[in-house]
Amino acid sequence: MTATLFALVDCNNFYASCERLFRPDLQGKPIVVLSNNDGCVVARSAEAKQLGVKMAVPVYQVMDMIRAHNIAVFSSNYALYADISNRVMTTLEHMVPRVEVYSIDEAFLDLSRLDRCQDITQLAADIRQRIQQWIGISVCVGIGPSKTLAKLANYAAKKYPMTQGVVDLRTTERQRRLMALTPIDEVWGIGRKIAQRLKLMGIHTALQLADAPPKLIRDSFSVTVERTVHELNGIACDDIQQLVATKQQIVSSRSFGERITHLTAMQQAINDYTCRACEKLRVEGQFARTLSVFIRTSYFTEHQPQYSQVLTGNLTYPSDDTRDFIALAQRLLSRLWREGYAYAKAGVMLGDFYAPGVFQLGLFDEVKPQPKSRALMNLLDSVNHSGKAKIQFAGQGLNADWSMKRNQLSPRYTTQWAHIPTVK
DNA sequence: TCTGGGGTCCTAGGACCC
DNA sequence: TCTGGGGTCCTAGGACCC
Repeated sequence: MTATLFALVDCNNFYASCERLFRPDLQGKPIVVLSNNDGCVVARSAEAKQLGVKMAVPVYQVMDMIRAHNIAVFSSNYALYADISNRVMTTLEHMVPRVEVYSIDEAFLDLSRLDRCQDITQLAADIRQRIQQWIGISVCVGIGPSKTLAKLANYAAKKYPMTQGVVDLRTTERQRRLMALTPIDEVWGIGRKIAQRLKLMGIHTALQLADAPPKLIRDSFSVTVERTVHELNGIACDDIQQLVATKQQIVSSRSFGERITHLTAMQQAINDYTCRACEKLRVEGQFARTLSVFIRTSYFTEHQPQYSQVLTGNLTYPSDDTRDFIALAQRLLSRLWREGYAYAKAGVMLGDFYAPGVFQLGLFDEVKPQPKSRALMNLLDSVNHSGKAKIQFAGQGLNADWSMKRNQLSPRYTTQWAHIPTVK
């Protein structure tokens, strides 16, 4: 068996860097990017981090700091980030044969066997340089014999400037030296809850976890954490996943810009989310059979009455026709709905997927698929993707006050002709 | 007043069967 | 009806990730 070798390439402050690409006036200035609904901070430039703006903090808590330091604030512009992300990933795919796009700003590379014919640290430096020069985004590269160690290397490359953005953990000695310095919370796969319990067991550093008996860890937690122990010891438990797995579920949910107290508004919101979920389903080329609807009040207003429920229903046959799911969603909502609450969030989930054509209607089923389904859905999607117009179902409502807040949205510089930046 | 959205995987427990 | 082991399937909930 040949030894495995991975790299993790991770963009630095990705959303903030994307915003800055088209705003050279913000060079060296602090930037934050907000979550949907302009709720909390999800990305910060180096300068904003320096000022002490924490990750995931609600905006209103840092408003004074934003004013005092003139921090540039942006709503999330996913159209822009997705496009820049594609450029980064394409560049990587030209440089190494096997790439796993892990998230919008990260990719794992398979370097196994590549180290026989290439200087790996030089390759890492080339990757950094090319992405910086071609796209204008700076990245860090971590190298190790397992994904977990590559992640750890990347963490170090970001944390310690003298590494120049590349950390190579091919030797056990370096692995152990870094792990001894790394708190358990920074290990990939160890979240808040498990970190807390590990600390009670006297395990505080990555190295202590690596040296813990796997059996004990499995019995105290789960196989997932046990795998992390192996991965920290350089035993790869997870390979590069080049093919994008088909989804198991599709979720469409949002917090409301303003609380919903009337059924009509909630019906509109649920219709809207159902339409979006079905669009995603058709992009996947799948059919679904189950749909769940949930509605809930806000966790954060403890003095007000709370309500949170989910209901799941089935179609008699798998479908990708929005009309089928709207009907089902509304039936579920009417059973879920309770008057007298201020609802903060709702959503729908599609599940139980089938490839088209693999299911069969029962001979005596009374329900028949919607007429002209394929043609209508194709038309709907092609018009909505054309950018020229939108077709909606009547139940979705127009410009509702519950819809998402995005007050600081930047232009879609790279994906809309009308938004292309001009140079004066 | 103001606190994201979209995923995956694993486990425990109940229903049901032989 | 009770006794018992062993298996499958499903769902809910918890934990994690970005």
